[in-house]
Amino acid sequence: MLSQAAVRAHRLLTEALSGCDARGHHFRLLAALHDQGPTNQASLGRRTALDRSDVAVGIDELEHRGLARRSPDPDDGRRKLVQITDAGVHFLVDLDRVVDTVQDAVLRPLTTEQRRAFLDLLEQLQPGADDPAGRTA
Amino acid sequence: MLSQAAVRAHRLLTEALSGCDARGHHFRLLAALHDQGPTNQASLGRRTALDRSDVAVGIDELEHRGLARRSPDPDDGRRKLVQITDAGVHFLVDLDRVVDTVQDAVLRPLTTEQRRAFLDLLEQLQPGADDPAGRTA
DNA sequence: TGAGAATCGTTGGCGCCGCCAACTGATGTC
DNA sequence: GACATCAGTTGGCGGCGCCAACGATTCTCA
Repeated sequence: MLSQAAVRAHRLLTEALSGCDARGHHFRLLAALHDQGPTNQASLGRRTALDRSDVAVGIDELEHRGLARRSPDPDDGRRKLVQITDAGVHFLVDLDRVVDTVQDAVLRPLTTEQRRAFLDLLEQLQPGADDPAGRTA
Repeated sequence: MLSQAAVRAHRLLTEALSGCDARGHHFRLLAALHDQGPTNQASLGRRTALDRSDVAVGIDELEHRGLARRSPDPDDGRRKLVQITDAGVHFLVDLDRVVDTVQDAVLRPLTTEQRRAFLDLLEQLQPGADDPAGRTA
């Protein structure tokens, strides 16, 4: 069962992240912010596959911790540009290490070659692997 | 990321199951009951990797719907033997079909051979890699 | 130009899921 | 008989995904 493995991975992940006082949302948001640079929250949500509301809350928390910064978009009064701070980058590095450790732990039963194959297959399962627009309904 | 695929699968699954007025717990419990025959709830929990409390609630709901039956264990006053009913078996057949459909949908991007490989790798990631019952999903 | 549709951020709430704490009975151990 | 242990139950918590609704802003098009 896919869910089983996922649950296992998820449990280890949240457990590890909680040690850093962070949650999955935070990691995903920071990673996206780091990869993408300043963006508005809606596009952030699309990129991270998070609901707009969850993005709002997550960014709120990150901002309160000085890991991200919000500023109004001069070109569009509705939007707010979100930006990762230096502290956020620092924190992201830590989280990255944690996540890597968890991934190692989860994939431990597999050989290096198998891991590569597995991650490859997993990637093909992501929506948008064959649909660049990602607008599959 | 594993979580991503898992979330996608989980969303499709719960959506499909909700159409049958059931949840993941119910399917897991019914499947385990069907495979294993009458058992007490504690061992059910171990087998399905569910918490004892969740097993209690789930069995409660199944019993109220006539899909399972509880009876005191004559050999141990603490335990209750849980048993799947005919209606439960019937219902499980329906759920099995639904779950299969979902699995097909999730694995659609992969070729038949890739699916086999993927499920194989997934199985190796399970804590108990030597499970002959083999109810994939 | 002005009305209606669409977008963005935000708040509040719902449901599923995993997990823990604590309690009551019953069983086992010394 | 005192005590630890286990089974089942109840209640609660937190993470996560999701939806509804609202005010504010922008876009579209007649």
